Amino acid sequence: MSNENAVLTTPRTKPGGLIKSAEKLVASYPRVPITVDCVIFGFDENELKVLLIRSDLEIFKGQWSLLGDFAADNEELDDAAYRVLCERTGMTDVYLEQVRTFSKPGRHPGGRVLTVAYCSLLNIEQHKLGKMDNELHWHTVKNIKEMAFDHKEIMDFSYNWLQKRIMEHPLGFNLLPEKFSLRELQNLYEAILDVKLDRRNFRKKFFSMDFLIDTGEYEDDVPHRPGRLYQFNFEKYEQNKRRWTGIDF
Amino acid sequence: MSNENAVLTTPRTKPGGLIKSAEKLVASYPRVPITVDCVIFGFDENELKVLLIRSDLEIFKGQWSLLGDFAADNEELDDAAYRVLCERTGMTDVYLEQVRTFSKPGRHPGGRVLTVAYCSLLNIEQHKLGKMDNELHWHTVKNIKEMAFDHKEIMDFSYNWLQKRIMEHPLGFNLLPEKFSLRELQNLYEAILDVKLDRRNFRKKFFSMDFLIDTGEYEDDVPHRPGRLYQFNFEKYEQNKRRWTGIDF
DNA sequence: TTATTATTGTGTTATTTTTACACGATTGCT
DNA sequence: AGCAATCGTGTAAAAATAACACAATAATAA
Repeated sequence: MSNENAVLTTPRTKPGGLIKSAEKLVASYPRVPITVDCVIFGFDENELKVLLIRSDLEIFKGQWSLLGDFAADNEELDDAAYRVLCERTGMTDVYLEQVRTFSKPGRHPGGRVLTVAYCSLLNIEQHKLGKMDNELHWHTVKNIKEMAFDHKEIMDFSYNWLQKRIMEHPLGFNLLPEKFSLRELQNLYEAILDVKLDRRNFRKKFFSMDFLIDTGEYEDDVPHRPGRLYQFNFEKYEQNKRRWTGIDF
Repeated sequence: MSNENAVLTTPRTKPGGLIKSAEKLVASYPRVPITVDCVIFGFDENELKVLLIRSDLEIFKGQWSLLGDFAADNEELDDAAYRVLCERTGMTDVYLEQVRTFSKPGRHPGGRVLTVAYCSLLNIEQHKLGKMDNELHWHTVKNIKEMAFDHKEIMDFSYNWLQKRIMEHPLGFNLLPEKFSLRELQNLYEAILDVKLDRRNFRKKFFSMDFLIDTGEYEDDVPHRPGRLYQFNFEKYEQNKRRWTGIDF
């Protein structure tokens, strides 16, 4: 199976010639509207939540959509996503990571629009919904049935991404208060991964990693014996994180 | 730390009003040129290679760049990447996956251009360079020092992505001929992961997964005792792939 | 104050997985 | 015939994971 018959269907330069003006080249490219969409996760009442806004398009009336905006002129997409996040949640210092670009033609009723999806994890307690934000609402991820645009697909992809990511990177702590009990941490993992975990083994696992700082403090708002509160030691993690995990598929 | 003072800086609709025309909305968005860039990996002489082309921009004279093209009107990006791949390699049925979008302002000398990076893995034997393709060349990944645009950054990111991905998904087989010896497979993993592996444990590992089909055939072009040839059982893999791998970071 | 309820905190054993390690068999080459 | 290179194989020690139960503590209700 060789490629004897292969043909370059778009030779882009005359043989030997070099393109002098990069500007002219770029000017000849088609242009596309770009948006960013943030999948903002929170954790409350032992459920994984996502922050959605009521769609402002007539065609999607009554449906919910991710928080997004178009990318401004010359704006890096990471910055655009962060901007959306700050504008909508009033929070800064929030975890944010690019997940994937979605480009299916027809994904936007107004014509071709590319969107770059970002995942964000924040502590839902710190995000008091503004009084004026009655268009914003935290939804339980597993209950969401339909959304505007292709946002359900983006959500599903992002949730999947989160499940994988949380097993190999300590993202989850961003969903909890700075100080948390091990029960809260376990609830978080169980909710995201949708599994039941053995409590003793879970504790053993996290203690043996040795990235938890014992604050010496205890929960004080629970109707039973309070648990110890811990913090995650991000600095230590950065210095000691695993390098090689075996082949396994 | 509440957000009492948070302000929505870009209220996008008049309160209560719904946008009737999605087209008009989209028409108001800034537009950006989009390209796709393919990081095409191959494996030869026990080294991981990448297919590069001499840059056709005067400003990058003598430098190498990834294979890319702009996204045509209304073209899905996956299709655009696949198109680039087919045009440049003359091959079809090639493994291709989106990796990341790069948007740093200034990444292209001709002005703002977004690019979506794709990784592709193919069997280098099947890609005989066309006679006219003296602008194309397979480079050893670890020897590459600089590239045109931000392509070195894209390469590094993609190589990193590959190292992680190959440990949890059977991509690697796309780099080998359909039938391969275990030595070849091990060389591949060693080259990509840049580690030395124990031969007996490596074999045990792969046999215990039970996704290799023994063809009953043997190598016939080696100057020593020939090894058995195997194929990867993709169907069986798809049915049996792992679900849960423990928390580990 | 006492009993009840809910959850915390803790250790051991069995099982599985991973690692480390060496030698006789086979083929091509000279 | 002998050399060089690699193939193919098994076992034992070490590490990681999984399964499993009970006493201690605090809040609440009687």
